[in-house]
Amino acid sequence: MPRLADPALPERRRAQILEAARFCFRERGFRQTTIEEICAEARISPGALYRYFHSKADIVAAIALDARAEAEVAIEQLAGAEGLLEALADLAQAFLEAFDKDGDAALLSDIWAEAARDSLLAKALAERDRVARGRLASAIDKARRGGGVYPAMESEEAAETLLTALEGFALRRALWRAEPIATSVRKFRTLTLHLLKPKR
Amino acid sequence: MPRLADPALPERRRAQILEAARFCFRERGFRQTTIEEICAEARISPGALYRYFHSKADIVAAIALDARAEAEVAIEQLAGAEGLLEALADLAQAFLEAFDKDGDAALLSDIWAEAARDSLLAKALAERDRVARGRLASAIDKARRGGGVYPAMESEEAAETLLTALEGFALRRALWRAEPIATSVRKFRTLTLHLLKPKR
DNA sequence: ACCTGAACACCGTTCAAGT
DNA sequence: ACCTGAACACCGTTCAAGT
Repeated sequence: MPRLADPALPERRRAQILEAARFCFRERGFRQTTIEEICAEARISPGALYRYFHSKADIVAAIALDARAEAEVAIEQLAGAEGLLEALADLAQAFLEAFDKDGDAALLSDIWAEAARDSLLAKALAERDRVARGRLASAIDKARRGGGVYPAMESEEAAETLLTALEGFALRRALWRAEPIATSVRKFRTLTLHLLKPKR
Repeated sequence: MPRLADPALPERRRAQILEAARFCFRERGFRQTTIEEICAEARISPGALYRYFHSKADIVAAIALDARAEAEVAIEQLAGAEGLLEALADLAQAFLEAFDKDGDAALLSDIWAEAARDSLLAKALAERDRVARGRLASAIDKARRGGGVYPAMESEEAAETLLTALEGFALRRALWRAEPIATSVRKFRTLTLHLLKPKR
């Protein structure tokens, strides 16, 4: 009998459950997926699942934060990027793709709806957003100092407006998978052009 | 025994149920509101409620379309408006207010999440959006012909981008009731200024 | 320490019975 | 024709019992 349990077990179990949940959510959506299904997929019992997550909502919250983190990798890269406009188009592409692996589109709105009721998740998302906005604002400032762009407004506000619009595009795609990602990216790009006014 | 039942009854019942549901949703949100609570508020039995709505989701859908209709009154007025920029700011104000009567903010994201799974609602919202976009595009065209604005892009695309951003602002407000509506309106207004480039 | 799975509580929906 | 409300089905969560 070991004095300490495997310290990596909890993290492994969480990952195992999250992977199963993501699979099910993509398949059938958040609401139509039952805990029992997640348990079957993760080969674990309901009792065990609840050792690692407080609730079903807690599971979406974890997935939400993961998905954001993935999309935000592109934001990290804004700082070092050569062309701000190019980097922004890449960011849009990454963000739209992160929530477009079929089924995931709806997940984005589930997350939003969940956050509107779960203030912990809302706070976590707000913090992520604050960071992303700050990074984008810095990148804009840097490009402005370098003479690459002549933004139409304060960098902070430009950053916020751009991220707001990007989120808007992503949510529209979640509802109406009408146009290819590239088209949404192009529209976003046109917006950045007119807000950031690059030197020609 | 009447040969015809009161033909206005169905519509009255629906209105009665919707009013009760709106009240409950504002109070506790869509998910936490039970059919039983709506029934109590509407002074009707569950069985009766299901004569008028197919499901709980059907009730949110109806509320969603109502709320949109309300916000879209402002879009109707774009056509006749003198100053396009002013009219757009009014539109933003109306839209943000329509989803800001406390509790309703979360409703906006509930609607979105519901629509992502309910293709009938999604189609209905898409149709509304198509109309709104068309009206806004016409208004932009008219202002352009009148020499009032020099839009940075095709009118259809400008309209779409503006509505997308507006929706984005509304959804952010749903999560983080951080800033006064007037501030969001001002940011939207700044965006319109830079996309529509009014003559000075 | 970790897990199982039956049991519980809750709630959306239906339906037999009433008027 | 319209309604009632008890019953049903389903599912998130808990907990006594196992290893």
